[in-house]
Formats: sequence, C-alpha cells, structure tokens
Amino acid sequence: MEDITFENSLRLARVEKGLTQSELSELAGVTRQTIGLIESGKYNPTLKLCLILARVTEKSLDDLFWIKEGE
Amino acid sequence: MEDITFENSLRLARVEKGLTQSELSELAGVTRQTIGLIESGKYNPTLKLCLILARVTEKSLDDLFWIKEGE
DNA sequence: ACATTATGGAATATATATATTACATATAGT
DNA sequence: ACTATATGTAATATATATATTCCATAATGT
Repeated sequence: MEDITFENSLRLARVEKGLTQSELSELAGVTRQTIGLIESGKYNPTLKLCLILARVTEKSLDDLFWIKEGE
Repeated sequence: MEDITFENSLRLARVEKGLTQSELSELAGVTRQTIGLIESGKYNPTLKLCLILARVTEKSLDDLFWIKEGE
C-alpha cells in the first residue's frame, strides 16, 4: 500500500461544532483516543468511521479527508 | 460503531476507466480480492485505500463513497 | 493548594482489514 | 472442446485499526 499522507481537518470541524474530543467520540461511538489519533494524523481510519465523523460534523468526506499532496 | 451502509460507485468508476479488477488492484497496490469485495460492499476499506482508489479512478472521495442513506 | 476538564501518550488486548492461496464459473476466442 | 480472461468465493495467515486502561500535563475554577 502506497504511502499517501492525508491531512485532515477533523479537528477544525470538531471545534467549529463546539465539541470536545470526548463528546465527538461519544457521538461517533469510538473512544476519545481514536479521535485524538485521527486528528493528529497517526491513525488511518476506516471508511465507515470517516462517514460517521462526516455526518456528525456535518461535513463531507472531501471536506474532512481530501488529499492535499504535492504532485 | 454504528452500522452505516455505504453504497459505493467504485465499480462504475473502474469500468469507466476501462480497468479490470486486476488492473485496478495493481494500480492501487492491493489484491484483486480486495477490490472485488469493496465493490460488492463487503469490505470497509481504510481511508488511505479510499484515497488511492480515488486518485487512480480520478474521482473524489465523495464521488466514490459518499453516503446514500434515507434519513 | 486542590479539583476538574481537555488532551497527549504508551502498553497490551481484541477486532477486523488485507494478503495469500486455491477453486469455481461464466464468457469469449480459437 | 479447449484456452484464456474476468470475476466470485472461501480458508487461513498477517498486519493494523481500535479498545481498554493507565499515567502525565496544561488550563481553569474554587
């Protein structure tokens, strides 16, 4: 599997909604740690979780996770 | 983790590019089986793989994987 | 100073995404 | 009928996403 680095703007979206990591994690049904690690780019979440996070933050997949690479 | 069913249009995007499952799998660096199972909705791919598939098919994440749920 | 909240980080355990290998079937070409 | 290609499916193995638990720290309020 190639090494695509993906920036994500989950933290921004979360703060915009006035949520803590704990609150978002409860809404998404995952642990606080999982949220923290996704925000800091150390986790490679599954599509299902990405979709849940998009729904909860009222953003699209592209908004949250779209590629920013220098091609 | 909630049970969000996600339709995906990966198969359509692949066929539009004139690719077989094998060819797409090679381009994406995964096995043919993985592609087949994602296309048939039986796999929950990781974000990295979704991003690779989007790049290879020249579609966005939303194009390929965005939610179609009856809310 | 103490308590509470929010976050980061690490160690271990569990669930699951993906690989590997193999076999089956349908279709198209010869 | 035979061969090759494309796809589906299943069993087992491996890698990794996520949970669980615990500790640390910074910020804020009392």
